[in-house]
Amino acid sequence: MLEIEKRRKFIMEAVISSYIDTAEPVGSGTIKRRYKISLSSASIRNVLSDLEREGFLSQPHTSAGRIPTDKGYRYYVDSLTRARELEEEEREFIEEEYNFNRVEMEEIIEKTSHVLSQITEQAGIILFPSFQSSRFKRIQLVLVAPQVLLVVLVTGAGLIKNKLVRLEEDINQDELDKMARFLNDELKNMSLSEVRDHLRKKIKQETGPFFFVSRRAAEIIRMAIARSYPLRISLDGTSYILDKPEFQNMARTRAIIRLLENKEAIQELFGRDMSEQNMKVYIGKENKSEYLNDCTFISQGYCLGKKVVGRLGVIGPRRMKYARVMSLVDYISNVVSRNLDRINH
Amino acid sequence: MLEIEKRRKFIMEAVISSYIDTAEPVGSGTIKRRYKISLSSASIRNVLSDLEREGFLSQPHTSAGRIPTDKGYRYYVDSLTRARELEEEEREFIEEEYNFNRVEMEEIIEKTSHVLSQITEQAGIILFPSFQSSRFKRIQLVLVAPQVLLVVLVTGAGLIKNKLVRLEEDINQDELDKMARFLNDELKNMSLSEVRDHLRKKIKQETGPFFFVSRRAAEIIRMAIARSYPLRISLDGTSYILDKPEFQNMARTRAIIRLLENKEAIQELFGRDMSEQNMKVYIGKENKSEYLNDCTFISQGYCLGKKVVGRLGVIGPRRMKYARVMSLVDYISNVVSRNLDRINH
DNA sequence: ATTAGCACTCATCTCTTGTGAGTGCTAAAA
DNA sequence: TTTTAGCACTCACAAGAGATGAGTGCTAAT
Repeated sequence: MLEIEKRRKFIMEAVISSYIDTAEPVGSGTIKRRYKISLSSASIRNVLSDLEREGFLSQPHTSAGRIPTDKGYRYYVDSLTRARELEEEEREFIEEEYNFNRVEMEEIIEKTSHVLSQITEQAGIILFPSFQSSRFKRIQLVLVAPQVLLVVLVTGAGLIKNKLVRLEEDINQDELDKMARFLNDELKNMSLSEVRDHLRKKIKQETGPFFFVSRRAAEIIRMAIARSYPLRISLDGTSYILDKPEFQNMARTRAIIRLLENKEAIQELFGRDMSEQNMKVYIGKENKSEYLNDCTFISQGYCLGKKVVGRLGVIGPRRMKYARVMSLVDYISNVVSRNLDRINH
Repeated sequence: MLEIEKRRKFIMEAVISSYIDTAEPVGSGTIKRRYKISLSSASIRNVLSDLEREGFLSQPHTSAGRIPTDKGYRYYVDSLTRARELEEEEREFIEEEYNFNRVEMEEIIEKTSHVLSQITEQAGIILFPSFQSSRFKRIQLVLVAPQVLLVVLVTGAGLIKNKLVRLEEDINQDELDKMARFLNDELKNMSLSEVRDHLRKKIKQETGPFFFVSRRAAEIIRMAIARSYPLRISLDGTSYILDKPEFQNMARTRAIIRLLENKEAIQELFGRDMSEQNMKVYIGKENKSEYLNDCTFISQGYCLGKKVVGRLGVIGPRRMKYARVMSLVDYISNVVSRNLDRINH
């Protein structure tokens, strides 16, 4: 009873790992040969047939071997013991890649999609940090040209965002200083999304002595926040997709590549919720886009300070080395978090 | 004598335009049929045979029709009268796309690669502006956090670039103001590349009273300029490449897509020289990368003020509607220039 | 100078056939 | 009762054989 359960598991894993290696359907003979199992191929066939009936495996056609279904991969992934250690080389490669003079957040992010794709040989994706939930700390308003204002925003995690705002009318630095004082006082410790809501109300209500100043200020900062973070994504290694034998079919592959050119679609894949840091693994039809029905998408959040500010991940064929790729995604997300912290001390 | 020259030209153009339409080798019969020429197919064959001998056409195999060679396309492109007017719709589409609230240069640039690819149905590429040849106008140094300095650089074309610099040691705003005054005086009207050279020297020579201040300042501004413009490129519509019948061969196509993932390689394609605004058309082997041997790359400079600051273009199969695409690239580069000017008044 | 005519080439399509890896089922062996 | 040997069957895929047809170059007649 326990014996038979063990056998099922062994055979299931044999099919998956063989298929991951070769991309060829796996038959009873192959299993016997490659995994020197002490069972006849006929017995293996019985088990395979059971596994197929239960939906873990399927046959491309009657006289072919078995390949794993989404459910099969899901079972495999869920039963993985997470603890796969990275190779020394892998860790070194990653650390080495980040070992440059990092001063800009942008550089770290762009480097990351490259590293993800290089080391996993799949498409690597990272969403730029979103700061909607960061806390407002301080604002500085600098007039850099007659009607051009530079808004410097310092947030809780120590991150600094700056943004040019073009004004309709002249304004002088004194007025700006007043505005800045007002805003620093008013908005202290709000999250940026709260700031936005707050300012929306203020713009309508304000009637006090600061009316004019605060109204202008509110408008300015709203412009700065609102357009400060257009959806930005870094993507690399799309071409790896074309290497895999399962993507020799142009039509489908084209659809995947087209999907990856669409930022909104990519964001959709990651899901709206940025608060979770957990690794997510979407296999085949579990994905949020039907174009990825033949792909697996693995993602994880990365942090700035203690806040999850974005997600990163890889897209590849369902047939991938899950243990390895999952460990890599996890490791890299930690490296990114660490490096982001470093530039914001 | 003149008659025969005319015939050659007619047939040459017939082959090209037919091949551009269908992607199929063009035979004497097809030409007679589609272009209702008052010549027998045998006579057409004679001309075709001449054109092949002279290197304008080639045959995929003995019993096939002719396809244009690079030299053939080159002849065709050179003999194009540039004046192809855009359709009303095309113009409208483009203008409409740029009709959003443009405040950031980034948005305009990213929009452009999208527009290029959408309307030409090919890969659209644009290099972000390079400001090495812009004139230094004014610098502003703002301390935004204990060791974090914001350098705001205003250049001649009215363009403003800002950059965070992290310092090793504390410094106060008074010192920064001194530095800024010094630099504004010292660097007035230099081009940014001159600024860089100048500062390199200064850092070694300076012994005057400003020694300490200017040295620090020079280092800071060099950091700001040097890393201010990492090679940045916007690319869209790579997936269009996969549509074309000539790119059904995975291996080659993959190489092209991989090339397009490499920023340095793309810059190489455009060439180092950013000063020319002229349209450049590279056909097949004329390209600077062998991966583009089967592609045509059309590019043109765009301006900020009167300076050419970057280039944009499209990559597609050699078989493309040259007159149309060339006009579009030209038109879009003007639209970009105009829009960039607008945000810098 | 042009063209009809003809023999020739060669990619591409269709059809056939053979091969082999795989299956499920059954009956014998353990 | 479980396992396995044996066997008939399936079906993708490869190789080979024609047939087709769009194209050619050359030659001799117009």
